[in-house]
Amino acid sequence: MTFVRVALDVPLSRLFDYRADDASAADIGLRAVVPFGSSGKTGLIVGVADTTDQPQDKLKPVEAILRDMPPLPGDWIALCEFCNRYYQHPLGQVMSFALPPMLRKGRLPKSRGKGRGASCKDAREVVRPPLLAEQQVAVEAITSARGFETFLLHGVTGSGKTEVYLRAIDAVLAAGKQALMLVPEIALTPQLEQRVSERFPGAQIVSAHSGVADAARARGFLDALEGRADIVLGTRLSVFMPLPRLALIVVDEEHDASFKQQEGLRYSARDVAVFRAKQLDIPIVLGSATPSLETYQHAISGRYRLLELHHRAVAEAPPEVRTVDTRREKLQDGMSAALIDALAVRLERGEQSLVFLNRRGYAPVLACPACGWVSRCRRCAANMVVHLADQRLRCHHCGLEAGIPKACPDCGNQDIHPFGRGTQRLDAALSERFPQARILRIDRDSASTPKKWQTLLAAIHAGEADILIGTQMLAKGHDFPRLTLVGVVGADAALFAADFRAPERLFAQLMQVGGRSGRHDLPGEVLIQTEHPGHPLYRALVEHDYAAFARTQLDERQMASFPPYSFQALLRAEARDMAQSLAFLAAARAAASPLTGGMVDLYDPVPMRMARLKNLERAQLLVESASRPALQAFLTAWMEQLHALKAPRELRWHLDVDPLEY
DNA sequence: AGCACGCCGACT
DNA sequence: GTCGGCGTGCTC
Repeated sequence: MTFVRVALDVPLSRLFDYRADDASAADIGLRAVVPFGSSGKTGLIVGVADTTDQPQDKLKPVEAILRDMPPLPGDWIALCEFCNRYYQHPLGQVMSFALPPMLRKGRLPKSRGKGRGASCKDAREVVRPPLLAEQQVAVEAITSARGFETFLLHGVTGSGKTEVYLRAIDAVLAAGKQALMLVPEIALTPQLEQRVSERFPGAQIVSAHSGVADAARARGFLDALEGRADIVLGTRLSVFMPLPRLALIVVDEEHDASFKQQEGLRYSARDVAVFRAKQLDIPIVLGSATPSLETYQHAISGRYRLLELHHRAVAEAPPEVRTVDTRREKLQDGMSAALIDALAVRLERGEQSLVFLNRRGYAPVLACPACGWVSRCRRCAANMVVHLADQRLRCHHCGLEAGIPKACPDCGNQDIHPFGRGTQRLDAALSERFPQARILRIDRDSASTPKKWQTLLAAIHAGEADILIGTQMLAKGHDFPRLTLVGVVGADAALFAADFRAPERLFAQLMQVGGRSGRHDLPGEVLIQTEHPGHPLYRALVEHDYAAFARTQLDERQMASFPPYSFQALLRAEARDMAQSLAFLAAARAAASPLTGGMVDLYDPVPMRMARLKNLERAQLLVESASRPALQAFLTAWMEQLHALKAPRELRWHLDVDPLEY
């Protein structure tokens, strides 16, 4: 008698056995249609055996084994199993997530990709820009790696990291192997995609991101699986692409938070990529101008190999960064005289400026000075933001909207007003101050659709704007040819945020947005308004000294034994009442104490910083250990206990391993 | 997670 | 007398 072990997309941490007398070991990695409960499901065969630990009369026969596509290879299954173990997520759900929706449902895309193949190399001459010495060193290090090695390619904007990736990929393709390149955002991929396809005209390039339609995504997956694809270029999801001849992984902007999924399988594509490289014994390149402190710590400890690009390959000089001390000055609409003067000079010269304010809307809150009423969201523990453009109050956390009241809803006072400053208010203030200037605001409100975003970008590139006002949307990618001034407004808040990673994010963000300014003959300038001009973070920005910043941050983290000097997991619970959430976490904590082995610390359950979201009250329990294996062992044992805990039906909980947000 | 089975209130 | 509420329990 033969049985298949099937991983199904259900939130249960076990596999399901079925009778399948015609099955053999060659069927491992194939999809199977099976009866499940009262209906049917499609799952993945992860084992074939002639024994089962289930009573045999309980076992139903498989309905069908789908042999219309090649089985997923063993290393792909092992990759899913790693995510299953490491992130404590059911194997069937990991696999279901890793498969394109169409294949997940047991279907195949209609027309299969023809597969141009690497053989029909285009005769067209490919332009390969010359390498600077440091780039040369980096390329040689990567291409001469024997087996698994993790490289950190650390280089500022414009230092030519992409060229290093392309050279390394070049060598991989020349050897008839496959390369995988992960990038943070879809919005940036078209340009990169074009650059890659121009560089490798004969290669089959598969792009994989959420913007790719279902059928195309399934086709790309099959192209990868069947070895037709030479290069896979995509967002975090593509770390799960099956690639039988994979020989190099690149993770560009490795510090970017979008590599971490914040729901369902809460994986870090960067970390999974490193595991995959180790598993396949191949090199991996992590690239960034502002590496995550986790990665940087590995690099200075020698575990990763550090490759530095100090020199800009495109522009001659980095932008001049200055702080503007705003403690003494009376600001005008939130702006210092120095910033206003600098803007005026750029207008005079016909150059572009950018004012960076990472807060959209007109003002973060509407308030009544008489009775203290503020525009609270009734579903979240947050204030509703004033959007004057469409006369609405809007909660940025749950999307709830309301009209702007004429008078205070509590005391009737007519004299209520917006407090604080968002991009819309800055827009209004600058329009008044510089009526002749063409001002463009770029945030999630003005660039709400890809089409609007493209239109805005086109306008910027066509030189149809003098002053850009933008949130972090503007910090990423994109060259603005005549941009010579970046003003930073309202950055200080992140210096003293409760989240210990806030300074790291702020530094990366300011470094990135500062890098937008200055090109070729036009030197750039960055003005940072602050009440703490002496703060090490700003000092490091002024000096262009990432290493100094990283050093101070790492020292602080070590002192407090925060990551990367400890390893964390977060158990979160959400329910109607905070009491229910906290009670569940308290029970979870009690269940944990016999399992810690003295190696794992559990903190007290506490309400989350955003305690209420969409009418759910959320709490969390932080778990920490100096040893990753100890934490892993604990989590595995703990999860079993957690599933056995009884909780109200509407209570939801999940575990987040290596959390980025608290 | 679905989806069944199961035991108590307001309707034809 | 039944339709249907959502509380517990199972899915190979």
